[in-house]
Amino acid sequence: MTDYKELIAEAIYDESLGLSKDEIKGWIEIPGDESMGDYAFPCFRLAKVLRKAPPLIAADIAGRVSDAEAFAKVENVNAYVNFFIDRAFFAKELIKDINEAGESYGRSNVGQGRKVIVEYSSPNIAKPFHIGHIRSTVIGNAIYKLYDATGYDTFRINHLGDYGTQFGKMIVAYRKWGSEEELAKEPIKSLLGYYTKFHEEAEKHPELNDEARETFVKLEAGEPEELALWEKFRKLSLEEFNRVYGMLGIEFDSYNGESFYSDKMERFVDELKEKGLLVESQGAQIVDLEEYGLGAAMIKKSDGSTLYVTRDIAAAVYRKETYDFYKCIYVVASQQNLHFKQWKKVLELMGYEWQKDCIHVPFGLVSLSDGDDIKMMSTREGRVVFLEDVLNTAVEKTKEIMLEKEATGIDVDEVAKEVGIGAVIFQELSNNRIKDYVFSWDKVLNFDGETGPYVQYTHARASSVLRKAAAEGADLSKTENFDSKYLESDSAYTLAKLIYRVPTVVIEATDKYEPSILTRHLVDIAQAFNKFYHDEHILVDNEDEKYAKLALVKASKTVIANCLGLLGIKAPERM
RNA sequence: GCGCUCGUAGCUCAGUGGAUAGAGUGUCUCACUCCGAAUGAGAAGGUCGCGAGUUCGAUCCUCGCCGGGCGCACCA
Repeated sequence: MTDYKELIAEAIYDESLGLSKDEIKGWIEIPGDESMGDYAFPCFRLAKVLRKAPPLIAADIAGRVSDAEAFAKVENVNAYVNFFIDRAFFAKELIKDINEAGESYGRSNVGQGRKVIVEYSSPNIAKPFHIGHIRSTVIGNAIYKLYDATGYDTFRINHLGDYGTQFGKMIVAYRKWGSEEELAKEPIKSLLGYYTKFHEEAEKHPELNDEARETFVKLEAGEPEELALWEKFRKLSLEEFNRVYGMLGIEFDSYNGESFYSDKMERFVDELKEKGLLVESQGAQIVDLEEYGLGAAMIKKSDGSTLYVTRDIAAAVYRKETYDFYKCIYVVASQQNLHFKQWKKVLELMGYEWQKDCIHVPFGLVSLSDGDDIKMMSTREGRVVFLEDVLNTAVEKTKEIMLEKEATGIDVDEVAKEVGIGAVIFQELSNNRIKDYVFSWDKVLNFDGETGPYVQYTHARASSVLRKAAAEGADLSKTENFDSKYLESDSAYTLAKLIYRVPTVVIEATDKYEPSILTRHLVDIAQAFNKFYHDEHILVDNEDEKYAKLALVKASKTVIANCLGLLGIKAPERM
């Protein structure tokens, strides 16, 4: 495929400018208005160096490239050079590329040979998996897929919250008020109930807290009874989480959570001491980060137990030593910005230069509307929406719509899952991840407009045209070699251009840890396809025209499916 | 109080140091004898929170305000 920016940069490049070709490429714009061409170069920037008026520079550049076969027209307007691509030439090259690449169109190998760790989801065990957890889970999964698609060697970690005094409380509560049958039936609900009851009782009987602390000490020391209970809680919790992960189509390479690092921290406490970073403050051990405006990072509590920062230091070093990562990405809520800044600063002070390769990818808060107020979710106060309920409701709603439309010849249950769950995932990946949002049933169950079902519908529609063509006896292998002069219309060309940009968009989304960039682009593609579909009849009598258009339909279908795949969403043939 | 972050159409959100700031949704219209109407087209809707500064040019960068969210040591 022709690299248009390269062609343009070559025409403009001149040693006397004192600019590299890459710098020139960076200045090439894609005009919002198509009447201004496909690419544009603003000449204001060269005016100073060349000491020449921008319009004159533009005229000069325009004169130099007008003969390239890739461009139909090059002109200068208001100090811009506008480049118009030859549409037939472009469509031919592009569709040939997609036919050859197939499922791998959009993928690249820019990251080859580099290890990238993505830590995401990371729920606390024995607590329900609610709508707030969807963010880390779904965004993290998309980021993993993006890194995988750009050729990196990836490793997915679910850093479970499976350690801390809370488990001392849980064990005490279970022994006092729990039952095995209850636990087996509804593990998380029961455990949460015990935990809540513990807090209520502990207000009246503070000695329960001491008992919990002692129990946790036993657990840490590896006492068999306590350890067995903890393992049971962990196992049951994970089974419930896996049910949700299964619905979402999400897997991990490691479930090593906080407990995994419980015996790997002392070494760093010593190291901090040796390096003179640790100071005592109010009975606790801290690293003073006041001079960096980061307050104090607490390493050990006054009772000698460790904290979040301590465990994250141990985890980071363990991962660096075990995997020698190029990047270690933490998909964790923006509420923890300060924690990550402190943690990185401590690693830096310890002399671990690779801390710069540890990236916190933050995302905004999900809250709930509580009457007139908007509040954070709170499991204990019962203000919570379970993710599994959201997924199931979305699937049911989809099924209703499908039955209304009297879908025949389709596995309704299977497709309803793909569409309903796809809708929830898509919604989550639509906005910039940093934005806060208020959960709303109306919004998550809306399937019109810029939604997952809209994109899936577009895919199903493309599939349908291809099916129909085949049923009418068309030989689809003729879409491999077609006359692209039939793809010069505005709607066909707009669609082709969007498809052409997919590999670039995938890389951009990866580099910025921002799946929504791809989601948005995918909506643009779907819109362009639907416009093309409306504007033009595809299955026309003229065979040459028909196969050219079918080639574009097939390419669109491939690309839409590939992009959905990168977001973790299925692309049904019918819906 | 300090730090981080967000503020763009009624609502939900894109957007870029450059040409006339865009979608979706909602409202009002139009289009299924025609390849899937979960669709497409049109109308209407804007002081890009406010004020300075840098620049040939700022919605975008800098500073100061205003408003919302989050965080600020024994939770994670």
